[in-house]
Amino acid sequence: MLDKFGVARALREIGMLLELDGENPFKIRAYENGARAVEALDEDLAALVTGERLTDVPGIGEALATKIAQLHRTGQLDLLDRLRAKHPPGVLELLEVPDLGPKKIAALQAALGIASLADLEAACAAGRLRGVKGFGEKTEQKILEGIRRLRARPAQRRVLLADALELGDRLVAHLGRSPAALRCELAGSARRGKETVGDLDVVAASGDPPALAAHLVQFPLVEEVLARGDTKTTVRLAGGLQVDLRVVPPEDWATLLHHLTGSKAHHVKLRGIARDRGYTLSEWGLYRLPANAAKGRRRTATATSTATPTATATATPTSTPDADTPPPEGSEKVRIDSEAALYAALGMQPVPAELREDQGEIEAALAGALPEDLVAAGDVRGMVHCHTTWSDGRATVADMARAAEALGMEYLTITDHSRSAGYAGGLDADRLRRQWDEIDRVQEQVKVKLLKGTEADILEDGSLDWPDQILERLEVVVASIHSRMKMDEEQMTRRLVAAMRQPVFKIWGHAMGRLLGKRDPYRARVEEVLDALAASRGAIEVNGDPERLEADPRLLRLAGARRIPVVLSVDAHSPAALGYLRLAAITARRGWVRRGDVLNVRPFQEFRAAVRPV
DNA sequence: GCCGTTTTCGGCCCGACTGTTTTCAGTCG
Repeated sequence: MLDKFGVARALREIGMLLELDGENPFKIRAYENGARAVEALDEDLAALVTGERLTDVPGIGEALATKIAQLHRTGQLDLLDRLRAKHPPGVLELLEVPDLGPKKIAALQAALGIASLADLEAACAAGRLRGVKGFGEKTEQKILEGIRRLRARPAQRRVLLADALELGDRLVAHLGRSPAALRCELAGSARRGKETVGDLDVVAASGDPPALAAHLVQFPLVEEVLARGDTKTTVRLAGGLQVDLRVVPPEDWATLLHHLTGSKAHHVKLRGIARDRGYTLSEWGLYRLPANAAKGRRRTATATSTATPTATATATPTSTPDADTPPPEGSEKVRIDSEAALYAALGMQPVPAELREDQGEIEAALAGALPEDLVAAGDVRGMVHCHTTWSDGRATVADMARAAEALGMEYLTITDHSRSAGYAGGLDADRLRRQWDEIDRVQEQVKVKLLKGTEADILEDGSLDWPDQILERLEVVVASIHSRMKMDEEQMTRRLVAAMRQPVFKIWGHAMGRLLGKRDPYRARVEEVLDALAASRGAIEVNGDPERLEADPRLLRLAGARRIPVVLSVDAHSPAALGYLRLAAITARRGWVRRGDVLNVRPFQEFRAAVRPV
């Protein structure tokens, strides 16, 4: 019995082992795609298996459906067992070594019998690699260094989005100070707003790429230059984060920015669409293929005539590209001066960066069904979910109020912890009343409207951590789980549903309670919980705390399908943390949250009416 | 392996960089 994540892991392992077997790369990709598809399932895997509807899922055909069903039911699969038996158990970790791929591993296995990281290290140290065809001294050194680094760093260290964005902003500012920089921007998964980031991708337009690359190397945090080519430079920063800088002439800016924003899956699908419509797409731009260069794909010729870009005037053929770019022979470059123009040329709505994950956005954009009014940080009029020195915040009510006011906010909710959150200085009824007095006093000194609220613990039985007569006097209640997070799925589901059925339940805080890299979400049947939330007309919080970024975008899309309203929150314990709004907004956008679905973009009176616990 | 408004076969994204090769294969994103 495996859940969908277990099944996905098994499929990935099969893919990797097949790779070591030298299998057809497209078959390997099919397993990877299958793993992604299973992971991304909205519907219960068990239901799909029982209903024999797995093949309805794009990327899953007959063969994979059978294997997935067996993995799900029994946790075991003959193919996987055979592959595991064929390859020594230590061989998969070899794929983790930088610059070492399946081909080289196979060669080393054949020539030297290397079957583990330890074998490899010993062979390098003894200088035996350089004897193998295709390997030299440099490769040997590089691999040794790679092993050392692999051992030194904690497994798969990724940085939090907040840190990546801060570092990225500094890098872009640094590059912008070079006279060689015409434009410069952070791309990659940081631009897509992924909750953790493995490396930074920076794109730049310049008439003098080598000068800009040299300027990058001057960035104070650069520790090592890993690669340096005509258009691409890779460095490693102190702390281990890798930065790729790509530089192109201004006319290729838009397609390069698009190329480096990703994700890979989004690009693969997009390029297939380009191909179908008689183009080829790469970071060098969009090229119209000559009519006779159909590459054996019969549909290409007709697709070209029907898919001529008409949406904008930006997609007009220009002269042949520069000599140093690699255009497909006989093709014609299409002028693209923005990412939106690129999508338009392919007959699509523009896809916001945060949505480029191949999670249905391409199909929606082709159908004209993509939301065009995703919420942005600038839409927000009120800061929600703020703590003060009354509980575990580090700033007073007055400090928080002035900070929110300085940011142009119309209102601010003060939501200190409730009594049961003893570790966080939760308030009892008496202290709560004294806090109200202070809020009243501060209100006289500031323009920003202060709302009296609480972050109430959802207790073990689903009740909230205040008597009803207090809850009813509060203006805003964020209800969160802070304890007993290891309940089983059944208990947790009942706890949440019970909580949400109370009329005073208005905002679900810390939805599913993850701590990035530290704690998995608690277990609950999310669809059932969201149904309860929708029925009670409650809202879901998008928490901008860098270590949380709850709710997960996938959960937000399930909420969106139920028309559940959203609150963008900062969960601020200090004035500086009001800046987390940026992270909340980017996370909401990843969940396809539209402006109209967000409560705290509304004016004060409307917001207050919408969240009032009654 | 999957997929299909001309398909059940024959496609399946594309280029930069490195090291080792004397013209390219492997890896990476």
